[in-house]
Amino acid sequence: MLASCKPLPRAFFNRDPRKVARALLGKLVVRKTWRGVLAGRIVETEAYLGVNDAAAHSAAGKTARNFVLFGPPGIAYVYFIYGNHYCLNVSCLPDGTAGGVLFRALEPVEGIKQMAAARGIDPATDADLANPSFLKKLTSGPGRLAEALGVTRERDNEKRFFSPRSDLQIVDDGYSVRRIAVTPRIGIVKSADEPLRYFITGNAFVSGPKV
DNA sequence: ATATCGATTATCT
DNA sequence: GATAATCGATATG
Repeated sequence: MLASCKPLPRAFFNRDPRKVARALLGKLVVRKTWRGVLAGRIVETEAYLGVNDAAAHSAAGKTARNFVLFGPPGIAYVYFIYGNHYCLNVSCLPDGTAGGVLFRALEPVEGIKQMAAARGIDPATDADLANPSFLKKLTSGPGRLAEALGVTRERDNEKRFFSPRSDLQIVDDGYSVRRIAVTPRIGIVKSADEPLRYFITGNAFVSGPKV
């Protein structure tokens, strides 16, 4: 059923990152592998604006690393950080205008066993696969969700989220979000007081402060 | 529950 | 040569 969901159209991403970050909550990130489908519901995002946002990678202009942010909307921007982790973003706004949204946390929906294996944390028993504290370690945090989905810069940077043939998609399964909270972004020093972090109120898989 | 710290490397100054 | 949109382990209240 997930496999039959159509990805969100490119136009969905062709607007202000704040709008996209908010609208993405409740949607699914879908990864198709030769073993099966991995999917997680987006429960936490952060908006990164263009050249006017000191915390954004695009702040100092286009480089070999961040060029995707300056390109057309709906494209995966993956970067490597702290020598250890990948982080997954989607580009926003039309070609020539920088902007993006960072995926900060997902709620595991499908392919949980495979995601646990990718994270290197094997369940002790099958009961663990439904245990909230076990599930939270899978995709609660930007580095974690990238690892769970097997996302790397080498494989996934520049991938088209909106293409029906892409193995990395964002789809709408009709889930409706009740309430959204907005707070400052996490893990940055510049522009650290701008309220650009969005999450689903009360969701257990949100990373960081839940107020 | 909150705080601090080390890991480890692509990228930019 | 310094930095970084993080994580996991360890220490302390």
